Amino acid sequence: MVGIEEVAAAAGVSTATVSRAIRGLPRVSPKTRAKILATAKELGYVPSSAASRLATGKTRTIGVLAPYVDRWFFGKAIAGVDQELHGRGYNLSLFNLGGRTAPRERLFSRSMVHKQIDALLLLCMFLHPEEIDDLHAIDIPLVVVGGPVPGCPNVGIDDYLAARSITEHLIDLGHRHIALLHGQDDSDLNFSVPKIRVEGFHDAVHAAGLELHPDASLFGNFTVQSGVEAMRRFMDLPEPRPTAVVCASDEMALGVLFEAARQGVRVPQDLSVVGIDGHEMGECAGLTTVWQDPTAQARRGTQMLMGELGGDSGAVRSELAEQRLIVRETTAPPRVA
Amino acid sequence: MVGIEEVAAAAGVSTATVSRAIRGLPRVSPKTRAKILATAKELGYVPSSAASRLATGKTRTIGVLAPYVDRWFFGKAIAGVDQELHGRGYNLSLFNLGGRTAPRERLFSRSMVHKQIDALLLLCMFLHPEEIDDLHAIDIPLVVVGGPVPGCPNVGIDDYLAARSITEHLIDLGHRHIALLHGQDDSDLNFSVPKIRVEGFHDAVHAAGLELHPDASLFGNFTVQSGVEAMRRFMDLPEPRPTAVVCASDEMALGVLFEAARQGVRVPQDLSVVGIDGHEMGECAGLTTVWQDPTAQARRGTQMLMGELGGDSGAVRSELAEQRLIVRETTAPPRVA
DNA sequence: ATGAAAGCGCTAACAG
DNA sequence: CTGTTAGCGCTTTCAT
Repeated sequence: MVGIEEVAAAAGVSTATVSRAIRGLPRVSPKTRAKILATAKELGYVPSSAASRLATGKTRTIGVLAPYVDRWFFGKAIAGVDQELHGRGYNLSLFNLGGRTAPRERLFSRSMVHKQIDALLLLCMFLHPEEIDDLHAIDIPLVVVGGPVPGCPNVGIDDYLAARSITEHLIDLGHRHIALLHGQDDSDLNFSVPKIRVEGFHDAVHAAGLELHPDASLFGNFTVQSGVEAMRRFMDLPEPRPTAVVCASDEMALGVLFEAARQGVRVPQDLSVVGIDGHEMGECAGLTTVWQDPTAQARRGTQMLMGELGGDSGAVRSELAEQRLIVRETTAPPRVA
Repeated sequence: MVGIEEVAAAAGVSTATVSRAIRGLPRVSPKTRAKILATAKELGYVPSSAASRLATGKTRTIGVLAPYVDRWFFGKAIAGVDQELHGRGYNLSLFNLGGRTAPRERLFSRSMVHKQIDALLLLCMFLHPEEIDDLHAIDIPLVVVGGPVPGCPNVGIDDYLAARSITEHLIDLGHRHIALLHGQDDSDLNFSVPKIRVEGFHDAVHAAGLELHPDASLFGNFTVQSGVEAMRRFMDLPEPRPTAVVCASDEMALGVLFEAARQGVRVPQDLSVVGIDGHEMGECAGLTTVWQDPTAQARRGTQMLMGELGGDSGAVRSELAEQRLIVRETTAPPRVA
């Protein structure tokens, strides 16, 4: 394993100069730099990141804490972080909570995260107050992408507005009896996003002077499968059934769509269905939704972190992300009774 | 930032003893160990991973190289690696190629990967021969999960068998005119999996004495959207059209299903559709497929790497993963003409 | 069972 | 522009 010393010797300079040359710092004559770079390449020299970390105190690694990696929002977001990081020579360290709940012994706030990363990007999840404190105590730049976490700057859409506008779209179409497929996560992770979306829905309904049928409330856990199951329960409701259902996520809406097809319920003639998220598959299914771009959000969050690390304190701040109502083929006026 | 020295001082022992105690090494009296652990916790001591890495040469980090993170197979696999890693105190460093092709200046084989990780898990992707050489030159345990990479041990399903058996299922049902939706990736990443699946299809067709209609060959890039587009082209084919279509992935099959519904083509009465993968959404859609479990595969691969790092040389070896034909609702005998 | 001390490989003043 | 020289914080013989 060739080290900086050997390069220095071979190039006939000191290790300090090699260090400067390799890292592109000033105070090295073009000529010397060229020579050093050449010998370094020749010798196949690669700096030891461990040594460099120890000496500088910087890890050039940013951590991403996510509850899941195999779900739409999170996968897209992680991709965004990565896009922003590579090229800047930063590494991405992934900490997945895997929906774990009890057994997450606050580990991430101590050994996991501590001293291993320069900054942390949290993908929307609920944290206990103590956990938030831990995070702040670590004193590294922190930003959350996706859902609001009390006391932390975040970039994401206005979930209340999203839910409200998609519901109003239905109301404008003439729907008066609307069901809601809540997205309550399995775990007690207790995202705040689901709750906020439900509020937007409720407010839209009430503002329109409509009432909420008690049994027009279905529950899912954000997965497609739970959408399928919810649709089955929907079909068990006594007639007259709601003429539309707003789903707290596109994934659940897709499940509803699949089961509707299986049961012979025509969409949108018999039932209007809407989601929230802008999942690619929703586009293929013609799903009306409120679109958002998790990748862009994560990139933005990452840029803020990089800015902060670059000395621009104040670079990290809450910011609203782009969202847009997209009307496609799953919504139509209700059939006249 | 409290270091080992302060803990040693506070506990009235040497740093060497603290080091042993903290890491659970022998040669420390239970009593001293207890005391050290106590003061360490009290002081909020967290070892500097950088210093430890430098001293030991081990990073306790394994790298995952993936072409995408926001696609089904990859997301599932990354989750699997993570599950296996945490708890063992290992970190996961994600290197995403983001479908990049030319601009991937072999970077990953040098600075990126080098000296930053103890082992590498490759998620099925094509690599140029030189890149493979680079990888091996680094001399750290390596395993690929998903698709065969020449010269590297891998865990994954038998893609040839998968494609062949799903095709034979159709033939057994009585189909004689079968279309294939190839999965050719956009990039020139040139996965080998697509090719292998195509071979399985071809062989099954030929073995049954059937002929391949030249225009029964559609192309997609593994995305749902490409499945939608392929289905549109399918509808443009002159009659009589194939009575079944085998898709190289469930995601494309789903796209076909969506578009079929839109065009009023009934599945499976008018057209049988099959995929490969076992995507959850396929289950919801009733898609007949060959199921596989990327998470389990990645866990297995990770276990091998850990074994190798644990001194069990030979722990990493090629291994076939579980797969299973699952017949659901998208396949049926062809309509009698 | 415990301590002393020599590194691990690089960076960062400070000189020159 | 370049070299000298302390560390960075932990691990690891080798003594004791």
